[in-house]
Amino acid sequence: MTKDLTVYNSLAREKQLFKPLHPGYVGMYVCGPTVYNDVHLGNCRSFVSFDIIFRTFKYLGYKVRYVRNITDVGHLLDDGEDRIAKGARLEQLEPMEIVQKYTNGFHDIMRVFNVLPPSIEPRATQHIIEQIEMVKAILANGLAYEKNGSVYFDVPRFAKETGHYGDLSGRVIDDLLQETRDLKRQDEKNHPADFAIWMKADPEHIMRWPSPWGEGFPGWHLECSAMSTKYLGKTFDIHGGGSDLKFPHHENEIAQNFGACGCAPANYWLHGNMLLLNGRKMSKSEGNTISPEQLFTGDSSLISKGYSPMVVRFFMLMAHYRSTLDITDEALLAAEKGYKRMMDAWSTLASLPSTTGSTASEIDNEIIQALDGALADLCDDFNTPMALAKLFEVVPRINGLKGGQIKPDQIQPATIERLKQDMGDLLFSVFGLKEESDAGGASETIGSLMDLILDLRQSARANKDWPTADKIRDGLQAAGIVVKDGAEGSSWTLS
RNA sequence: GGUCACGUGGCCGAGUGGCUAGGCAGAGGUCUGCAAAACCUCGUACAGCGGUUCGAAUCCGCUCGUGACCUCCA
Repeated sequence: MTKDLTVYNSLAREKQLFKPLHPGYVGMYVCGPTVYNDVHLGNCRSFVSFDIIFRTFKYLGYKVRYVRNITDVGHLLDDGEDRIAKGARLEQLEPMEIVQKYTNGFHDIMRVFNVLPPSIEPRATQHIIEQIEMVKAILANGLAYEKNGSVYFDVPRFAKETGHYGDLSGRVIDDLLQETRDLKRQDEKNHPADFAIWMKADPEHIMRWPSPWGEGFPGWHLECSAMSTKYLGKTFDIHGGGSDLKFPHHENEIAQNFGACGCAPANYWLHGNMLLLNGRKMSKSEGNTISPEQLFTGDSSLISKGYSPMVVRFFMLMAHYRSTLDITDEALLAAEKGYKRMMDAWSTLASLPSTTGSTASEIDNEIIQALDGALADLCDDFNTPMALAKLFEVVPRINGLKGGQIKPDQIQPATIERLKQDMGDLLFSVFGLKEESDAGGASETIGSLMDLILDLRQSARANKDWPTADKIRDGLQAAGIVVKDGAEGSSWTLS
């Protein structure tokens, strides 16, 4: 069942053979969103990437426990205000209303992108006790200190004692001294590199919990350490997130886990890369940004039309998760056509008459090699663009069989069976694509209507009444229905 | 300013010391009443300048450009 799989481990900065802690099982933790406003398109790419990783492990036969958290407290803005509290203030809602509202929105978008729900989706505010316990453990190990009701992680001491600070990010503590931003209560820290694991709540701060150090709230990095430990154990297989989280978030998470448990949290760290828009980073202030909704509806000056969620997902598959991906209208258009070509080939495959080849032909070998290759590509650090390319190699064979360029006796029945099985698995189970039905909701009525119309047109064609036949086709085209004349009659699709 | 990535044909995007990525667009052809689709054929690209090597887009150096991070953005 389980095949050899290599993953690029950010910790080692190289591809490594994946060896699970427990054979056949994978524990994976991925940093989820901070739910204080609408989900960013970049988040979507990140979660789609890890969705494919999740699906690949499952496809390979692993039993996966996938934990992806919701951060609903502790994540502060530059000015020190809690992101959730700020959202609540701006929208005049309870903090938990903000959390619920944007959690719902996040789930909606994930569903639209056909991202599988994780096995466990814990929230930071539901794990305050675990976080307080972790702070206590770190204090007990002498790697944190209390100051005026806040608790700070002692980074220099941790670095000195374990030598592990900077393992992931390559950060050197002395370089961090350059920081000049004026942050909240910066002066309380013994060292600028120290970070809060528990913060005292100001009187006006709404989100607060009692603790041994007074009323306060947990630091941003702590919830991931506490929840990954709770659900996956002190050490687990994979920790993922966007590359922008490497430092400080993931580096500090590692420090906290070491500080509390004396061991590293994850064996493999996987980081997804950023999304660009027209070659530039997405930036609200520069107007270079687009939301998932705008992408779907086309309601943006940056794109010429709307693109369906599956087209966007397909577009994401065309790049490796560790590469930046540039969104342009032209690239989306290309992805849309590619997606359609692939999906058309898939439905053609289902309707193909049976083949009669008795010995393995060159075409048989070619198809088998492409399928084997696609699986190998997936097992090579989840290389979806390569796997997709292999699938595209098979498309002309399917269409050729349909169009008569390839004869049925040139392919063995077993090859077609394997093709149906593997192509379906890859497209739907691993890549997580869905067929976006052409006919839409009103299919039955329109279907019988179209049967009638095409029947009338067929009569006209039989009589060589081309003006009538063309008039019907052009009229349907104007109504958004494309008619294609094939060898066995005409077919139609909504454009 | 510091640390780290990346820069591939018209566009997106794999690959990474010698061997075809793939998609889209474009050119020619086959098929078709025409069209669309499909099928076949076609691109010697790898930021610039040096260096290492029998051989570099792939390794090294410099320059330019883009991006990430540098206390809380996936």
